[in-house]
Amino acid sequence: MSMENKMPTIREIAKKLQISPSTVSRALHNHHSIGLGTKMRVQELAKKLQYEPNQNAIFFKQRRTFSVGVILPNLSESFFSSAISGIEDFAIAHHYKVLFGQSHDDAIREGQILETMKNFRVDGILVSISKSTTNYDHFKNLKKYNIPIVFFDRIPAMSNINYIACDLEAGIQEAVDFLVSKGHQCIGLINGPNSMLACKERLRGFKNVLKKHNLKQNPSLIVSTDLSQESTYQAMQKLLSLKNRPSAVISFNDYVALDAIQYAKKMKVKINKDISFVSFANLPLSSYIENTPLASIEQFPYEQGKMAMEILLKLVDEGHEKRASKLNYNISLSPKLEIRIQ
Amino acid sequence: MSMENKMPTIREIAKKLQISPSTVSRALHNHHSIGLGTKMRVQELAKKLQYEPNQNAIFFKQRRTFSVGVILPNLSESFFSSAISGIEDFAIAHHYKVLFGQSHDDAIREGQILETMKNFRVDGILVSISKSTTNYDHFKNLKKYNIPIVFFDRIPAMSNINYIACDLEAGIQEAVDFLVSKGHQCIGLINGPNSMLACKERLRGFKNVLKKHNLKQNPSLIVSTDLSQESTYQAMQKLLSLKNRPSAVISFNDYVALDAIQYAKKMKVKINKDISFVSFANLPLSSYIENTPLASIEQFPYEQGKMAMEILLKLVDEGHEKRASKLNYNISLSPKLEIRIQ
DNA sequence: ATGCATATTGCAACCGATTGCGCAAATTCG
DNA sequence: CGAATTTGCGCAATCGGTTGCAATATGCAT
Repeated sequence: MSMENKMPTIREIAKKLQISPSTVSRALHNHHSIGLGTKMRVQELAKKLQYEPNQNAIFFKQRRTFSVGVILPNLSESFFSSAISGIEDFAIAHHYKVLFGQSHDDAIREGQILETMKNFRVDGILVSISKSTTNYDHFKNLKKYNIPIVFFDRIPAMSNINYIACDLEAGIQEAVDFLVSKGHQCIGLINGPNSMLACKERLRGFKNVLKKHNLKQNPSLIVSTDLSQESTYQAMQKLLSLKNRPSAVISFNDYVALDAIQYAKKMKVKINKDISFVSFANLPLSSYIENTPLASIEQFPYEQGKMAMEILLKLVDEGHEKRASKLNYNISLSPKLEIRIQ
Repeated sequence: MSMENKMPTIREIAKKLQISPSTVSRALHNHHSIGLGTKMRVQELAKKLQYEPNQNAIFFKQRRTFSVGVILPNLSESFFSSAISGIEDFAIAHHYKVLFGQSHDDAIREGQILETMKNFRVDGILVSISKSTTNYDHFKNLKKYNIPIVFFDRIPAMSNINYIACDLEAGIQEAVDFLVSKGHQCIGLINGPNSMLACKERLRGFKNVLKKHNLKQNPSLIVSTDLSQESTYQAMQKLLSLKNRPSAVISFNDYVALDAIQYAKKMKVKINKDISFVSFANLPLSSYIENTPLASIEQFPYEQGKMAMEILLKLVDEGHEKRASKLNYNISLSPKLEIRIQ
């Protein structure tokens, strides 16, 4: 019995009722020009047949898909999986669908995903760029086709873009303030790759706040890594071997902090005694972890994702109503230092 | 300058070249019936205009979307974020797009997402059902429309379905074998809600393996929770207050284990001395955690997701070639006990 | 009966690409 | 040289809804 139970269409309803498809369409939309009798007959039959409009046909005609693309480095980082929750919640609430892809921090793959999404004619795109992305041509390309993009958290060094991110300068300043108030004078920084804007911001904030506290700037206290475990180990080795070893270290994020702490423990350095840590991200699981950073800078991924989507949908609507404003949304969220251990 | 830079269409290319759209289409597909000259002219102009076919139009015509829906409880659990990585990798490699939604363990929302995806005419759906789903009508509904579904990890109690999951009975047996070999005779089980199939399997496996080892069945050693922290605390309290307190506990997963361990520590019970733990999921972060379960059952989420997608695409192809087989794929993966502490 | 406004409904084009079929010109063959 | 075949290309329908406009019918006033 290959019943091939196709989904019912407007035409089928029309045929059964001996009326035209346009009447059916209007009846289903409660158009005023349709008689009450026909309306009721159409709606009744539609319900009986479990008719559901083919959204694809509608989107195709209206030349929008009611779907947005989300490209992020990976979902295994808790920051991004929280962010996408916020993104998805907001999208669903506004009847948008989410198409997503992970770049795995590979610029090539990022470009491919972007291309796929463009061909799918998503109404807009949300991106947190990969670590390795240095060429932004594929993003510029989209602008030509009026597909709005909103960047979040990981922002490219481009002008005239929409973005939302945490104010990392303020964040790191708060972190240093906290450490100084705890009596630390010699503070190290394990930063990420210099190519990332977020790292440049951390660095700038770090230098500024040291100046504010009249602490001397020691370049060897600042180490860049590629965020891998190995790289973090090397950074820690370098910091621990300094003659004036830092009493506190600020790390790029909690994952890096965990690696750094693991290495320090291996070297018999007492955590939160010989050396203290503060980092970014505020990993939810850290409440289960013994030797955790003293504090971590919460970047509100869920809220950031939600707001990013809100902006994107605003841009999509503007574009659709052909009143494309030339203004860009540049939103900076205030991070919050979550103190775990007083 | 509202350049309204629309994406070029086949018709535009045709007009500029003074030929028909069909010729352009065929030329772009290297159809044999098109002269070499026209082919080259078309392809050249297409490249110059950066023509990209409107996938939506194509999908609409071919009545498939080359996209699949993925519904899972949430992405914050590392199991699911790994799974979706596998899903996405396989999908991308086969030129499919992934549309996804989180049910947040809410059956209503699960149904809504399913409905949205149906209306979007996804080619197939991958589901890991929510904790609270007990009515499966919306899934049965999809079958009528020939939209294939593959369930993974969290399987509904339905017949005639496609699914892939870990053999949890085997897993828990391995876990008990391991604990018995360590000398444990009194083993507790903190299970999830009884409504979940996965919990029933754990329970069955647990009872069977106790019988195998000739250990006495003590019902009070088996506790059900709703997986919340509070509920786990209560479970631990119950277990710890037994007169013959278990020397080892198997928990539903690592998150539950962490809560249980946290509670035990609060009660001054020495972890891995007074009481040992074994659990499911093999959380990646646990290498950083001090008091971790002795062992955890790896369920290979990435592979599971990948295979689930593989099966789904197979079903989609079968359906499209109208040779729908009546066979269901029921795949059981062997889990692996990862021993962290010997 | 005629004129005019209003209430219902249908026709047909459209969104962008694909594809069966037909037609004409060019080529090959007997 | 005429017939058969091949080569190259266009017409038109199609996917499933939407929508401007035309058409018909009905009601009401004059």
